Amino acid sequence: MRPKIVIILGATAVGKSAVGLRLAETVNGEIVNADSQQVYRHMDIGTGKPSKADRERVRHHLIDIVAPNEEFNAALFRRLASDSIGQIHARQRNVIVCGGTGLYLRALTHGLFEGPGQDPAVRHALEQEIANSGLAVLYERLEKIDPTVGATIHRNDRQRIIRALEVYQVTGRPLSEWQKEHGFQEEPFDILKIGLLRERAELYDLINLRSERMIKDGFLEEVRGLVARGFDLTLKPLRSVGYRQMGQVLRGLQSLEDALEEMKRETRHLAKRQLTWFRRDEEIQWYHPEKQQREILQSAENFL
RNA sequence: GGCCAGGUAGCUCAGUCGGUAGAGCAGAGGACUGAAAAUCCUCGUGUCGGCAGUUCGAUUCUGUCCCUGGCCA
Repeated sequence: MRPKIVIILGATAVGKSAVGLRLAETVNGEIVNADSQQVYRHMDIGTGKPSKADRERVRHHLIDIVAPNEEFNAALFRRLASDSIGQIHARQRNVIVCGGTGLYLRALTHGLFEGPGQDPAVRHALEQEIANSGLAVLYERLEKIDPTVGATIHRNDRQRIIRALEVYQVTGRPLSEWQKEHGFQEEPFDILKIGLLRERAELYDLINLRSERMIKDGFLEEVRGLVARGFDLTLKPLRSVGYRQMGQVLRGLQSLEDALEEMKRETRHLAKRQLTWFRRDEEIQWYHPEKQQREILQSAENFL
């Protein structure tokens, strides 16, 4: 029998953690984090990581599992999350997956194609090529070797162009073939998806408030501390929303005030992208995180 | 009170040598298979401050009034 999992998802700052905690306590569960930034150690304030107290109340998984200069990605997440779920299940406890990273959730619930991971050497070579001859040249090559993905990836989407060429270069097979073969067919779990939703204006207010609170709580100091530990501001996780802006302040390129405003704006944009991702998933049951708490608990209990 | 500079999209502003206007930001929508808090795409009609005059035609020129900022009294 496939293990049952309850997924709590939604945009940043909507209130996933609180609902997750509440739910975990009422159904004797443990929380598996599905947030791409909370996996990093020393990144607490800016990622809205659950507090120590909360983590003592309910057992959390996949938080603080890698250093900011270590590689982490959707495939790793999938593997580790699956392991955690297996363990929790074996302990006869319930699994609450909680997070807002759409790709990670999809990787967990439907898998990823079985092709190669990233190849730093190949990537580096492709980056070099872009620097020398421009992105357009690579895009045109991609269109030739793989017209299918060429049609879906925009000519400016550097990241995806590199990835598609990387897969082809490493395996000799176009990305579209790998993807076609996979097609998100896997469904290893029995899943209840609970989406948390607020009115846009309400969400944006919460984002603004939370951004201000992060600054008051010492977000800038946190980033300064990361740098002091030797983590460069150009590291992947330090280029994420908030950390990027704090980095600008530390470099003396922006005032804290401007950085805060930019951080609010970028967080709103992030929330919007998350909503776009989740919106088309018909399996999600949407609830207001506060006004419909009872319904959420009810739904989860019925499912479990 | 006088002089000067402005009043154009939610905000900051550009522009029209007279033929009713456009950028950035905000905002909205979308894509997403090992960087995903990343990366990328699409979307701009608003009494061009009010009124009057000149003109075939005024947001553009003229007059006047109102508002904002600065300087001088």
